[in-house]
Amino acid sequence: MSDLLERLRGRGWRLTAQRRVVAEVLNGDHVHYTADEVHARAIERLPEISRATVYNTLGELVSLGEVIEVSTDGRAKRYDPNAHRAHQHLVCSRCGTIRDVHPSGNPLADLPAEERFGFAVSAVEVTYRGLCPECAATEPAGQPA
Amino acid sequence: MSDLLERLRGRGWRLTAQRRVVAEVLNGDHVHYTADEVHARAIERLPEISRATVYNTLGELVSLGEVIEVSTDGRAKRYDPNAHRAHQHLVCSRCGTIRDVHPSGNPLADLPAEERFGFAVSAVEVTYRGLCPECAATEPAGQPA
DNA sequence: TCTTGACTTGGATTATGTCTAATGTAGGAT
DNA sequence: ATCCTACATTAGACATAATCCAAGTCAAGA
Repeated sequence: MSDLLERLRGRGWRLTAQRRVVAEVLNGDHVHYTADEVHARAIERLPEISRATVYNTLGELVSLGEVIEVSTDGRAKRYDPNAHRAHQHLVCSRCGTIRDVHPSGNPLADLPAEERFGFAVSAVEVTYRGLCPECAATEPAGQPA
Repeated sequence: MSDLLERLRGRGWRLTAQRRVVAEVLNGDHVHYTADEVHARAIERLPEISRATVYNTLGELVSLGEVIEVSTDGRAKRYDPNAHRAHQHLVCSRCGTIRDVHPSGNPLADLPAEERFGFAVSAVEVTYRGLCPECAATEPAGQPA
């Protein structure tokens, strides 16, 4: 994580206590917090940090390419610090848990020219959906919540 | 479209003027309106229809499997009436235009067992992103808005 | 036609995200 | 070590998207 902070400082990013805390909260694997979840965790370390600063900092990290914004449920956007290895997402339809996954193949190649409508296609996002083991265990046959 | 209404009535759906209008607004190809866009168009035909009813009706159509909910931009959800042919979406990164596309291949098969974390994976959504021809023409080299 | 349970309404409420003016401060300059 | 100032932070207002609710309305079967 200090790698990240060093890298950002090298790019002229002004390092403040607030930004450091936000970066620290985002440290880890399979981390996909909403802005408010980041804020709640940041407050535990720096009680006076404001929501606006969390939103600002997350937006900057996204612009800098250090964090990826994902919206897997049409509700709050989530922030994924795993920006340096290409990956896709696997989401539990019931509890919303998200895992980073690495499918084989290249979906870009699966879109034929006649299906491109003249677009210059440059990126593709894939979201897998299903039941996680915990939810499958407690939900024998009903439909997802 | 009357096919749809007949089908729904057959399922015990009570047919009201409001529901008919919402269903009519959603008729067509490459239709991906937000709830407010549906409401605005519905008002042209039935001025007293309320937002709540539009939300309710869209939610019901989604539950019935007649309309698909898509959120391609982290903002308002969009409603796609093309629910009876599997397809994916191609989105312009600048203006937000959405096209329905039909890639070859099966992305589900691209997710190896060791990348499934024990999930029962049942569905996959793919979103292609790029510049549409109109935006490419007016945006020689800048970044997407 | 009558009845009834489902549907619709408008306004309040919640959730998420953005903006602004006032204040604070990191880090280079001296 | 201290000062400057451009950039960062703050609280709260504002904006947007969606949901909730109690009261009134109505489609469709009897």
